[in-house]
Amino acid sequence: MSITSDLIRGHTDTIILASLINGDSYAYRINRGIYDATSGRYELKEATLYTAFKRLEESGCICSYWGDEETGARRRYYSITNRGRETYKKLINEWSEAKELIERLVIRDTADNG
Amino acid sequence: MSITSDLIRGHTDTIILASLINGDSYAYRINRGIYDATSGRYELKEATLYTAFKRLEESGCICSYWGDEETGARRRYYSITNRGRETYKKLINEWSEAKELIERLVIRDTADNG
DNA sequence: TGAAATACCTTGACAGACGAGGTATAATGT
DNA sequence: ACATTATACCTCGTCTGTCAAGGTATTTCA
Repeated sequence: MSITSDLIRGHTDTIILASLINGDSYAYRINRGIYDATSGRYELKEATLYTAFKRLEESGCICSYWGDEETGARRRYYSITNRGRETYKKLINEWSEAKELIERLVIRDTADNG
Repeated sequence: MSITSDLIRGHTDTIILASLINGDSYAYRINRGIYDATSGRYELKEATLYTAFKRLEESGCICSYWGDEETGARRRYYSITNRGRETYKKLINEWSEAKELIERLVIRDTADNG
């Protein structure tokens, strides 16, 4: 893990919702997906992961059910709700704006910048 | 203020250091600069602002001195140190990487994403 | 005279991230 | 046979950054 978590902070929910947009999945697998998508450069800590799912379920963005695997460890599957999809869109827009603002703020080489 | 602070969280120090790269300034003016640079869409809360300056000074990234204004409110000026400049470069690189990773993670529309 | 702007600061609370610990099952290696 | 690793879930307590709310003091302007 090379990236400071504070930089990703605030995006955890968005990342999880993004993972669920294309279908139900379970926490452990989603985190593996994050790991893979970033070529191993980022993944959520387990404590962060499960508290995020709890938070998202409490706010009605996702709902969960136990998988019916006959073998292997039990899995709690999550499904994104309509509210979750709306929240996702909102979060994406916020990220888009935040990205521009940060870009503008962290690289300022004009003479008059306060 | 339309942007959730959590999205900017972790960038506060970078933003402040960026402001000081081009010359000494004081907290209130720097925050005004942030406000202007974002067309009023973002600014730091005062508590956040002064805590950040304290943190940066304690870590040796900036140092401070009182201005010699004969009139008006007293001003504490800040100057970026060599360590501060190095830290800034490091933070910029981290932001660059984080930006790519987040982009990759929040927009995932492939079939297999965990 | 009194409000607003400038400019500084602290305290306490809150939320998210995470280290450290726990449970249980299955697969793999020796 | 036995140990280790991987899968998969979870909680508790701590830490850190943000912020609401409060404060001080000066200057400007109506």
